[in-house]
Amino acid sequence: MTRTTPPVPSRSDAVRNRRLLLDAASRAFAEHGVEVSIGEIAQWAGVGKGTVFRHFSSKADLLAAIMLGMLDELEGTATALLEADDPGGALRDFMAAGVEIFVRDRAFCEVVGRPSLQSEQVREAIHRLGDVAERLTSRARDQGAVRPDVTGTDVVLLLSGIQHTAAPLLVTEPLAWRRYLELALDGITAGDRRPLPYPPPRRLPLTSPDPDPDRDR
Amino acid sequence: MTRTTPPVPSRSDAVRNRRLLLDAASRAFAEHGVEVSIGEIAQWAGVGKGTVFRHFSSKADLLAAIMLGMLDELEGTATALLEADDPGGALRDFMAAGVEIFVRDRAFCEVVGRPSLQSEQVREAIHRLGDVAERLTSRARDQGAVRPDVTGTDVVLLLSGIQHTAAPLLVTEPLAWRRYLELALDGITAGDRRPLPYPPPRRLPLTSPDPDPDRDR
DNA sequence: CGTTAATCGGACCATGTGGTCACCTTAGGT
DNA sequence: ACCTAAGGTGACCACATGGTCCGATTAACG
Repeated sequence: MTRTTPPVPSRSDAVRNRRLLLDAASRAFAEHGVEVSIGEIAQWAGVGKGTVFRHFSSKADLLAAIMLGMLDELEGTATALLEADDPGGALRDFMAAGVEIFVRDRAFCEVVGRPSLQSEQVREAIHRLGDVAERLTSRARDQGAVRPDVTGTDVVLLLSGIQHTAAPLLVTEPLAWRRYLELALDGITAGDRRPLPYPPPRRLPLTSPDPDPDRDR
Repeated sequence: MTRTTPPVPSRSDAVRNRRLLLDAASRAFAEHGVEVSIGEIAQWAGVGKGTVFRHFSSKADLLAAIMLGMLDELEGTATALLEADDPGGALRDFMAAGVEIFVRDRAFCEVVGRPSLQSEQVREAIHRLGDVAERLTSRARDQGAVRPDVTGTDVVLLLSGIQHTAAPLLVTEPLAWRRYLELALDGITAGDRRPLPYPPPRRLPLTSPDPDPDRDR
């Protein structure tokens, strides 16, 4: 049974350290992925290792806090775009925002791509994001900007796919993802094409998705 | 200085164990990714841990041996497809074969996606694969099956992207990748579209590509 | 057979990790 | 100024992993 994470503290030094920790961890996870050690994060933040565990009950907990923040932010962007005049453009903007987060944050890619790293809350956040994406997509579909057999689930899945397509070029061409975003957009644009095979599930299989391939280790 | 890997042995038991080891490692890497421990692989193969290091000087070496095998096989398929009558179909077949390998093998995805895991030989093999893909693509382009601004590099990169798009569905819909392969194909098919932004490098940046984000740990 | 060199295997080592804890420091109310 | 509880910390623990090594085993040849 994992101890639960303490609430946001009140003492000034604690508040400050929590902030430092969150910032350091964000950068560390973004740059090096989920594998960075707690020790390094503590060092980056300029605090002792023990302090990390005073603020977050486990490494997974710290990671979840940060991932939740990013997911919520993206959901906010998506929700705002629901009000846009041009549904096609809104969908494109959402996808651009999404891919950009993936590109910027290595841990984000890893967490989204491996359910065993997702806390319940993270799963719920991804699910909510999927719902908004669905509405965004359906608007674009109704307007005729997107082919009829493409769903919001497709769109969300494509985010990760696009980033991984461009990943090997990250160092030499940090903006190459735009090229592949365009390619994907050309793929989902309406036109006379054979319908896609293998219809995707209505929603991401996120609630209890995986006989995780790591469990038996 | 790493000790170099011994040549294929001659004694019957050694040959057998080497085979057993290669098989076990293939399956282990495919299913669990590069993180499986040598100990587990040895157990799966039914040999002692020491035996692993007698046959392969390091874990990286064992991994490289297996990855090389897969890359060579894919290159063979691609080369054979160069002779096909229908260039467009050949390209599609190549992509299908490629994505299928990615889908089947977790370690393959990881190695291709993280240059720090690639040995010199693996990098060369990937490079050779890129060359064949380039020729495959250029044939399809000349025939008008593929838009003029798509290169072989794009095609290779898309392989990984497609697999990652479908990854979250692997358990529920193991064949979902076909849907996203089709989507990608629709994206690279000729048609009147604005040219893609951010032209890709002529070749994959594989020779010495990355200030690897793990090196400073 | 008997010899011998190749092979096997598991105890062993160095290293790195997440997480704990008992002790010291300090913020902040009085 | 003082008291106290919240907060900070780094030595410490348990555990896992890649890799080494040397005594025991065995294939293969004469």
